[in-house]
Amino acid sequence: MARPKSPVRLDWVDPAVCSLEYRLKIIGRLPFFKHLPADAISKINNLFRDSDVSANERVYFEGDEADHLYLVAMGKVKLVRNSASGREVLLDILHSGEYFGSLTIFGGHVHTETAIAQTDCCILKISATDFEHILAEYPDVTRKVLEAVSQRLAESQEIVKQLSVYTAEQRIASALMRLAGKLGEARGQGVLIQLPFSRQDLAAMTGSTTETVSRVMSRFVEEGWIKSGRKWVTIMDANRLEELIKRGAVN
Amino acid sequence: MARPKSPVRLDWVDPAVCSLEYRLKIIGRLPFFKHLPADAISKINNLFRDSDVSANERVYFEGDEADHLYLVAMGKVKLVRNSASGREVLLDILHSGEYFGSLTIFGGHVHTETAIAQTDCCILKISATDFEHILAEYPDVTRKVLEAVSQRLAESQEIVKQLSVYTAEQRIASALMRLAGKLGEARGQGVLIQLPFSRQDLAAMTGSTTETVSRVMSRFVEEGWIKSGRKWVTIMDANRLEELIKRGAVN
DNA sequence: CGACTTTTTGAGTCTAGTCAAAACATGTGG
DNA sequence: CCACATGTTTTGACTAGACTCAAAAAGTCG
Repeated sequence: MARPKSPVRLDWVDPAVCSLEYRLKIIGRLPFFKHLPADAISKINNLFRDSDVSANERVYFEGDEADHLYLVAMGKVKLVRNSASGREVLLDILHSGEYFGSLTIFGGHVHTETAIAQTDCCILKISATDFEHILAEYPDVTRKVLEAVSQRLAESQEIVKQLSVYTAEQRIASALMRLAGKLGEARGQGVLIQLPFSRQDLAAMTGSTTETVSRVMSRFVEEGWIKSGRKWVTIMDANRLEELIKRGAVN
Repeated sequence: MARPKSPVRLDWVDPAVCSLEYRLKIIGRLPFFKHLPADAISKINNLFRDSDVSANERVYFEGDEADHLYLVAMGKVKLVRNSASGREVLLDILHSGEYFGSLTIFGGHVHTETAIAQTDCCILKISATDFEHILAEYPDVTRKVLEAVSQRLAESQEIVKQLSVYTAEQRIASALMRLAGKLGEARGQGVLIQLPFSRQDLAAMTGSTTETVSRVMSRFVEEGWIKSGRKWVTIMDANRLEELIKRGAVN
């Protein structure tokens, strides 16, 4: 049984995608701007600057002054926190259309996490002061931002729960399902997680180790619930995984 | 060596403490109202209703419709999430002056956690619609709420990190320090955590078990870093605990 | 085709969980 | 004020899940 070759095909990031048209689309879809009329989006667009970031580059570091709000235009960005012991904890993986760095604009003044480009990326950013101007001009945006941050808080608390009570197996299954829901793409019978991510990353997301992730995923492959190769995963039987998450390992 | 008797003395909750004057003080100190003038606070106060809740009563349940914002006037409230396996995860312990239930008003529509009175409490609450009116009348309040929620998000992410990389010992030390910072009171040489909380609660906060918490805390007592009895703890050597959190167990 | 990285596998160890029972506080009613 | 009932904490023995270290196997890329 030949192992399938990597089915991941990355969209190429070339300068053209950060065209005006594309920028307007991305910005206009942000949860806190999407209710605004086209001309407002257009004005807001002028306050954003774009930059190309290549894979593994850092957009900012934990502890840096938080003076910008960022937006993934193209590519994937991961947010990590480093522990004193050197292990890194992967808080979230963001894809095109998601914002980051924001929470610190509102309240704190330094970033509490490091942002790393997972792939080559095009990143849009806006300064805190320019963002303030937007808030002043469109008061309901604040409200929408609040909703977005609240949602992330709820998600974070869910992860706290999972880390507290789930086994490594359940946490890994859960992380796969979450990524599939967010970044997945239908591929034949299954859902391909369209993102180059390693066992290492998955370990950092689930408070586990590469070895454990590898062993657990091998079990999942054996059961036929997923297919997987180097840096990719396809979910074949989401129901079984969900069941595992809810009920724990079958005895 | 006689074990010290419980030094915890709870302030008694009698109807008088929820007097007008006290309510104004509590409401006026909320991070998102404290910049408002006295007459505004007074008007806002009229939108709050108070209720007495006795220890172990639930203020609301996970899944309930989130149509109110709550405020601890007196007493302690804990926020928990229940897992399918029946274990409960303690997300936070709130004391007088802290708000809860809010994140769901802005965005979601059901509570994502259960709120339980840890002691007899006096709780103030305001309906979502009334809160909307306040937001409409005092636009900068939204901004302040956003800051408050952002802060909680950062805290939650810190806990995610801790659960991911810390040992049980470090998590317990960390939880004690956090509680001491928030609820602690100087008592002789040490800091008494002024709150009746059991090993059970501490286990639920740290993703651990009562037995493990007990064993770890016995070790801390032996080392002289804390004193502890039934439902109370006094931190005697915060520096050592901090060191343990940073560097891990001494070998 | 190599050189490199990622993934898998194995063996040994240890942390922390489980189950069970004893010891200890605390409050109650006689 | 003491003895008991109750809930909490501690202790012990056992177990298992997950980590560590080490090395082999398999993909990937130039």
